[in-house]
Amino acid sequence: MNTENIKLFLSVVELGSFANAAKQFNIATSSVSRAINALEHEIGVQLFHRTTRKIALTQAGDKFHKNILPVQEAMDLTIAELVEDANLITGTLRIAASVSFGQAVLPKIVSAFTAVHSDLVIDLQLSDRRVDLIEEGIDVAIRHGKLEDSSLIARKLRNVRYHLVAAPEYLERAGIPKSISDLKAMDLMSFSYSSFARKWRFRQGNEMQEMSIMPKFLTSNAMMLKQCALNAMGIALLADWTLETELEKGNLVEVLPDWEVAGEDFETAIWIVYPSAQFVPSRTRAFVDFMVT
Amino acid sequence: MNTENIKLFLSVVELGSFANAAKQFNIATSSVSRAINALEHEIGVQLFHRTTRKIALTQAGDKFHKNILPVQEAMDLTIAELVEDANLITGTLRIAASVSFGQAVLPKIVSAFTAVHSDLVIDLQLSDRRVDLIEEGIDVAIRHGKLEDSSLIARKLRNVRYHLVAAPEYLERAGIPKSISDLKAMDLMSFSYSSFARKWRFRQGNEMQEMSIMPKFLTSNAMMLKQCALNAMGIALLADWTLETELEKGNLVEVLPDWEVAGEDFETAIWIVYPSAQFVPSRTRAFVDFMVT
DNA sequence: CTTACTATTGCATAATATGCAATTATGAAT
DNA sequence: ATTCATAATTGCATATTATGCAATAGTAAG
Repeated sequence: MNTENIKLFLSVVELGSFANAAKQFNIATSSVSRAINALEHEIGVQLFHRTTRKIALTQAGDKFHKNILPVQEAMDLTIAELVEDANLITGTLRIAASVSFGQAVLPKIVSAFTAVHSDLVIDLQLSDRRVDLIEEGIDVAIRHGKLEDSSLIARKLRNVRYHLVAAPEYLERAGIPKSISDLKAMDLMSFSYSSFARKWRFRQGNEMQEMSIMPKFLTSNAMMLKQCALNAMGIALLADWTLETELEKGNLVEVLPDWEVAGEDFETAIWIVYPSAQFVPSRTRAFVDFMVT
Repeated sequence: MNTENIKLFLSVVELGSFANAAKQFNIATSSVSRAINALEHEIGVQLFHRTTRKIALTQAGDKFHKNILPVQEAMDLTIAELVEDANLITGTLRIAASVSFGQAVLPKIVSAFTAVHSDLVIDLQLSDRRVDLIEEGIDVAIRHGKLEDSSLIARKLRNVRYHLVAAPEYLERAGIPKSISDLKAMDLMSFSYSSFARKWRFRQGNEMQEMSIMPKFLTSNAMMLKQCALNAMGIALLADWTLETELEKGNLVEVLPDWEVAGEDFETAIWIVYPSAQFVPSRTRAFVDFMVT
């Protein structure tokens, strides 16, 4: 069953002849004739009486017309609404992000974004596990570090640098490390992710060093890590975006500032990723564009 | 837009995978994949998130599903109702017949027919003009005499013989004609149709005679003609089906009973005709069958 | 009675759909 | 981690369907 045929049928009824309907649809009259014939055979009911000069609805055709017209209109309307919806920035934008990033960075961004798109509902899912966008119906996710291969489309938001930091109070107590090896004796805190938990890398110009670490404290949550550093528990490896105000205020102090430090890879970044699709919802596109700029 | 594609979409949603939907429809999975793709391109909206292993409705797809499901069901229902209707003997059966035949013969038949088919409404149009079945939406018509070529399908109900009859009172007054030529001097009454109005034909075995007549009274209505004969106005040419009881009761007497008489043609009959169509409504078929038997 | 128009149909060609097999990807099981 | 079974996609060859044109037949109006 073809809705084109039904539309053709409705047009024939409205215009009173196959020829007029053919003109309206810019097709040959023979196509109209065959379309109506096909319709009649599909449903097994004669819809028109015909002579070579005129047509007239049968009783069944008349009833069919009366009944199918609102249904066809409903179908058109449903599709039109859907298309309109797709081109509007409405509905619910589901964002997934790490707990830390969400708490630290997203509030400002999200509120600025919703101010522009008032019809949009934001559903922000904060979790430090790696979520499956497709399974959980997430539109966009913020990802850190290196991306695994996947069917997702990723755009880089910014590069990330890591720093070793500690509270002044701790450094007073434990001493300021002068070299990488000095760290061994100190209280180290890091992310529990495998790329951060057992080994750190250092770089100064062309010089590289690796150091196996025995952390005193591990967590998947950056804010937790920072809080521990602030509480003078030890030296923490933290991303730049978690630190800005704390370094300015002097609540935290950078340790070994001459060395770049990283977990596994120095080339880490924050990414915004979304499912690959032929038609990306406009809310997703809008949010991605907003984040990138 | 194809309702098959929509049904496939609904099946995919219900069964959770392209493969299952393909099984349900007994087609290749690739066809399902392409059908959904076609649907998405037609409406310009992504309906499913997909991986090679699983699919999930997008927000738009979910909304589409919610909205289109009742519409699709309504469409199926509309068509199912139509088909059911077509196979039921319901609706209105529009019958066209001559005034005389309708009055004299149809009442018994129609009441017997409606007794069997209680859901059927009968609309009996009595008219002595030749009606256009298609234009006037008539299901079946009763036709007399010779049929013209047309797109109608005709089935013979019975042969018709014509008789010359008069009231005994008239014959007492005017005398009983012994030969065809005797008629010339008498008061003749006939149908106003061209085949009856100017010439009558007579047959006895292999012998044939024609006679030009100058009727005293012409009408298109057989009952009228009979009434005039009963009123002893003269000799009338009447079809057998109008006469049965009158001859038995002796209200009318046959004139020249040894001769067969006709207007233009001896091979006349009563026909039931209906529009030619690939699908004859069952009410029409039922009535035609009823009339023939 | 002619004319112009309408629906239908045959036919050649264009467009589309379909299944199969190969490919790619992924979730689950080992 | 690695393997395995399975789902979706895609290329390709083939089958099916749709389309316009031209021819046909039939009808209503002038």
